[in-house]
Amino acid sequence: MNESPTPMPGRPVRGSTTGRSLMAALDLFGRRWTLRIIWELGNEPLGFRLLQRRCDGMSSSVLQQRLTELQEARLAEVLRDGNYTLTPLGHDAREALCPVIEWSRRWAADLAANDVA
Amino acid sequence: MNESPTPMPGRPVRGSTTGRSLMAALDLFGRRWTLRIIWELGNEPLGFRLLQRRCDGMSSSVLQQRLTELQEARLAEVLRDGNYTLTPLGHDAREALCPVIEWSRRWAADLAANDVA
DNA sequence: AATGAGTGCTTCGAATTCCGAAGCGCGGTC
DNA sequence: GACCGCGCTTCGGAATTCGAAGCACTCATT
Repeated sequence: MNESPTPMPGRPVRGSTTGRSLMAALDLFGRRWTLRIIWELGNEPLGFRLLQRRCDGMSSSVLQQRLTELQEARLAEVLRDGNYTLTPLGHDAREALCPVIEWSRRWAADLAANDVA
Repeated sequence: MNESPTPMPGRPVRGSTTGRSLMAALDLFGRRWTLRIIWELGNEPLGFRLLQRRCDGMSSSVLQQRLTELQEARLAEVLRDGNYTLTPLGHDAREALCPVIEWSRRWAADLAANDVA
């Protein structure tokens, strides 16, 4: 029942009264599972339960919350067949995430090289 | 007391037993304030309290937690003068975040154009 | 029509995470 | 000494997340 509002540019955001779009984005993406959901939905449209499985069985209540947020933020939408998918804006967001993916590879490589554990 | 382990490639991560580097990155970045801290530290090295102010006065306990995680993940380190800064790897991560920043601008523009509220 | 399986989604108590005010010990500086 | 700001910790309460259970619905199959 207690849901903090969906972060949106132009309105105050958790941790920032300015509502700058960057801060709104960082708040939105900084919620657990949000990045993962965008990533999984970017691969293909998915139904609720299948999406949940792709996200390693994340809790359905939070998934529902995140999907609502993503729809409000115009990143996701429901297809006529009932599946969830990314809007064009959502796909842009996912592509903006690609450098992060590439970085994570370098990250793994660096840690493997410099670490002992 | 109860701290979930710092996400690292190669070890099991919250919500994924594979330890794939991407999932580790998504878990790390999907924690509140983490993205923001990387962003603020990328601008310039900062001391603890100043960094806290830059992050809209986020709670010191969580800031301490995040800084520890970022250090363990080799994204951040402490300078000899005591300030926090990003490692080269951390700077790479921040640059990987730049497209997200650009995207957030398009996001704001799109919402302003298509929305009424 | 009945059964069963799968779906999207909700509920709710418990576990985890986050918050924030307060305070500690420390090094400077007046 | 008496400040002051620093990095950092503590801890009780608030907010978020979890996950098992269940509801209403659709679609086959029988």
